[in-house]
Amino acid sequence: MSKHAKEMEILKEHLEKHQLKFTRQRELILDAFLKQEHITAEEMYHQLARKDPHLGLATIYRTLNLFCEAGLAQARHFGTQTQYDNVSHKGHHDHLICTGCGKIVEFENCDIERLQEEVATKNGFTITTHRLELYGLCTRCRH
Amino acid sequence: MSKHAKEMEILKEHLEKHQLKFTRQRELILDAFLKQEHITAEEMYHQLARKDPHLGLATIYRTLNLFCEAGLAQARHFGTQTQYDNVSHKGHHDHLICTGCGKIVEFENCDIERLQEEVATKNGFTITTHRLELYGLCTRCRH
DNA sequence: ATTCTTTTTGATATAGCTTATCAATTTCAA
DNA sequence: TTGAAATTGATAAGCTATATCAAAAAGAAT
Repeated sequence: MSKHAKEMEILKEHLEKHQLKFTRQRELILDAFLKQEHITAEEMYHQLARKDPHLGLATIYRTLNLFCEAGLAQARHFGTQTQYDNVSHKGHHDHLICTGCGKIVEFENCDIERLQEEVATKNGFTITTHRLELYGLCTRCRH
Repeated sequence: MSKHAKEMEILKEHLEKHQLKFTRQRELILDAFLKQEHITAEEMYHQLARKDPHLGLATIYRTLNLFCEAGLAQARHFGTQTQYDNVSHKGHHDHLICTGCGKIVEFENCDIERLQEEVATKNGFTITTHRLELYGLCTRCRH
């Protein structure tokens, strides 16, 4: 049994509900995906090339998008590429992005998360995930 | 004299500092850009086609990127396209998005904004803008 | 296990957005 | 006015992501 049993179950439920099939590739990609906080399709393609040299890039894209629909992943457009975030990673980190040099700093702030919950509750929402990106200039680029 | 004198001045200073030139196209594009909250290069291309049918798309891209370097604009990758945000536009609202029915609720929360500033300062950043999206289920979709 | 229908895959073509190239033009300081 | 340097416009090229489609795999029914 895989160590990602819970997420595998979520995937299987989603597949069943939508009359989709559980394939070797989907299992392989999910396992690899859950080991990271976030990854691009291209990166995963190279990572998995060793385990399965015939795994196609299109399959990776399709599968990562499937994960998004199943609620396991979240797509984020970063620069020219799409980052797929691992939603199960609890320490959901947010990003500080320097618009000068592109530097990215990750951070976590419980107070902000608590306030987010408040806002959601006030509007009748139950949050499953969120995205927070702060854009600005880092110390070096300000000068 | 244009009604965007202040921004025009910022641009001119940036040009001077980097030994770049003030051109008819740059003036035209800045004027059009400042009239909006955000715009894509393609949209601007069509907007300006009437005023100057020979204005090239590449020039628009180059110029909008120049505005980013000058601090007047900010690129944001949305789906497959790049949105160029008008930084001078202050009123920034955030979004609550229902993953069930797609409903979007706008909100504003000063406390969250204040905490964002704190985080940024702690990391040496100066924020120019941000993006906060909360994903979840609205009251109706939860049942 | 075999059959059969439906989905998925892999390879590649295609689409869509952005940048690179380069000759001709424009800017601007001397 | 002149001339060096930057900019422009047109288009080619680059990149990422999706569409296409024949072949393969999954899974239910037999």
